[in-house]
Amino acid sequence: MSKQQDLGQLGRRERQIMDVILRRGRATAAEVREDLDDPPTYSSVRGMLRLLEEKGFVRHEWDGPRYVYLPTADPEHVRNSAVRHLLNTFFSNSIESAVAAMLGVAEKPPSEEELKRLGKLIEQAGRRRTRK
Amino acid sequence: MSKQQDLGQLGRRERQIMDVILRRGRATAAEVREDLDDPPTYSSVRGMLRLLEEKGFVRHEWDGPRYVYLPTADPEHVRNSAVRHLLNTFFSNSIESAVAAMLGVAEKPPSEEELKRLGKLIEQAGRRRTRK
DNA sequence: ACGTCGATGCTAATGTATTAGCATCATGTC
DNA sequence: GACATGATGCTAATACATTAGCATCGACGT
Repeated sequence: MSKQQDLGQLGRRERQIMDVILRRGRATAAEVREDLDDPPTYSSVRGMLRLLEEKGFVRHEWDGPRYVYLPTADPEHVRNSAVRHLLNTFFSNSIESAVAAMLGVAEKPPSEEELKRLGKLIEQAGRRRTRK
Repeated sequence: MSKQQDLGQLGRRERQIMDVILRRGRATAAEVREDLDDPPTYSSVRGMLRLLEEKGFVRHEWDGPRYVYLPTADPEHVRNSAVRHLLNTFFSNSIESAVAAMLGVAEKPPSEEELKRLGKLIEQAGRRRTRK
């Protein structure tokens, strides 16, 4: 349960960079820089990536001539932590409120089909619940 | 829109403190400290609160003999930003995936009634969609 | 073989978050 | 009134994130 991997331990820039890498799954220093607001120099970004690697948050692989950075933690685990944190911080752990908010802010409002699948998700959760 | 209020601009401790205040709605320095992991001294917490106030993230009111701190930003707005960020960072803006993850990690699994209300939320979203 | 381009490795300087210490002031109690 | 308690206001010290600069190395084209 290493606190090692808790994104909450990171500074401002570090977290911004981790966000980019988590979103893209894998990214080069240049790609990371592209996605940053008010980006520092290429050299700085590489510095931070090296630091993040030292701290154990990312690792790198070779992609032809250059490094590609990847998160070390299990993506699903990180994702779940983030979801728990959001639920707890903003919604008193109420899934209902959270879903309502999501439906409200969606950039691309959900398609008809997606809504159907969502309905099924809910149903399934209901069945799992009653079976238990 | 003011980057002033973007939580992403804050350092580690600053964010932790903001999270506490956002979750509780209002909190004294002592209460904030209670909720912090690996908490620094009371004096330090007060220092950060003062700093956060200078930066415009919180304001304070009097509660009898002491300060109570409150977020300055509209809670709903902050919440929506957080939701957008989560959707974008971890779920490629797919509400479906996000809801699935929520149902998976829920501390208190949703009650039957909550599931029903969730279903209605989805339906309503569907109606809004088709009407348009 | 030479020079350019674009990458890495390392190190130094800077800025800012973070922590803590101390003086002060109000309140209630003996 | 003197004193203990518990709050604030301000300031200084420290730690660490953040930034950038420079040397080096390999691939590639001429």
